[in-house]
Amino acid sequence: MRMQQTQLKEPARIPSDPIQRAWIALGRVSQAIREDVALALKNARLPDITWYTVLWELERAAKPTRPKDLAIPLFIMPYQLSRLVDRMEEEGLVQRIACPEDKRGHLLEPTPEGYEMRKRMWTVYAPAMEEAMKRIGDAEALQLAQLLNRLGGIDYPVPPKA
Amino acid sequence: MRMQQTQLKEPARIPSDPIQRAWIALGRVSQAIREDVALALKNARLPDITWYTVLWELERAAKPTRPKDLAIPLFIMPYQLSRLVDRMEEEGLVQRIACPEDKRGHLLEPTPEGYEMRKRMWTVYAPAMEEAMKRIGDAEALQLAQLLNRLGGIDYPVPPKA
DNA sequence: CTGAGTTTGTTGCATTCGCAACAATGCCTC
DNA sequence: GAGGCATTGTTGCGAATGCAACAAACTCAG
Repeated sequence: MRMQQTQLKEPARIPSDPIQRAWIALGRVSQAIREDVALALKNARLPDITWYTVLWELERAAKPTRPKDLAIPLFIMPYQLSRLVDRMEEEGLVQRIACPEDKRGHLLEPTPEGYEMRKRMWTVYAPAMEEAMKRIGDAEALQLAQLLNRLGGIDYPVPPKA
Repeated sequence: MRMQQTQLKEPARIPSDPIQRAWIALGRVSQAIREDVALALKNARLPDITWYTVLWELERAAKPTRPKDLAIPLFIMPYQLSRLVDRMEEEGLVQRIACPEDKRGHLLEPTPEGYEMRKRMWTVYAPAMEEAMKRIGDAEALQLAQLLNRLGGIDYPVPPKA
């Protein structure tokens, strides 16, 4: 019989003060700057950032892409993507085309209007991002990115956005 | 007439590579760890983090508090809070009590079950936070918090959570 | 006191979301 | 190639959300 075993009844381990501070700051700041950029897009009567991300991911793949291959890097659930694509298709920004090797699914591709829209969104997105991040410099940004990637267990460099 | 004036037609300024990396990492990592903790609470059949935050903010205030005074620090819109309180009241976790000085509003106070619930949630929340943040140490966490707070324009130290 | 303007909080409505159930196809073993 | 399991994607439905309109109470100048 061991002493010190981690058991149910012992008081829950409390995250250290620095961990708590990082946790809180992460929640608040990420929300704040995401909202800043979201607002900029809305004010310009442009679609949500998510739409941008989908369009950009498709464009970056440079070939028709399966929904399942989008869902992973975009961090969204398949049923969300399904309806997201519904709406984007309705707006004429992407199209579902038949998938030869797997008749369950299909391939996604931006329409010409889709490419156009992505570009147009970037002209608002980019300055808004710049504005939201203006309080830190490049050196700090790099440091921040590295810390975050370590925190998230990402050890490869994330490719830049555009 | 000035040269160099920032005008509409010039190509949109593109955020530097480090800024873009920080932006992306911030979005992904914050989402990922938030979902981790949210999942832990859901698996324990406990309410959402937002409920915790409300209960904790009320408890920290140590006196009945106006909705408007909660909305600011919680970063949520009044109409969201309104319905949030509806649901929490329905579950018997908070109560609206009459406000003597302003008959428009009311004061919010946790019920005994509310205090109880906050405590119970913390026993899941704390270890989940610890787990989600385990990849960085205290020194890094502090550095991260400082960078984030600078980014968010917050120059006072954020009080720890519990 | 009165009436204009503000603050505080709620609500109707259309949209969106999350979940679990589902259809359809693919894959793999016997 | 038949039957069982896994993968891929969609959908019905109840709950939640965002927005704009709203009611009620407060403030304050005249």
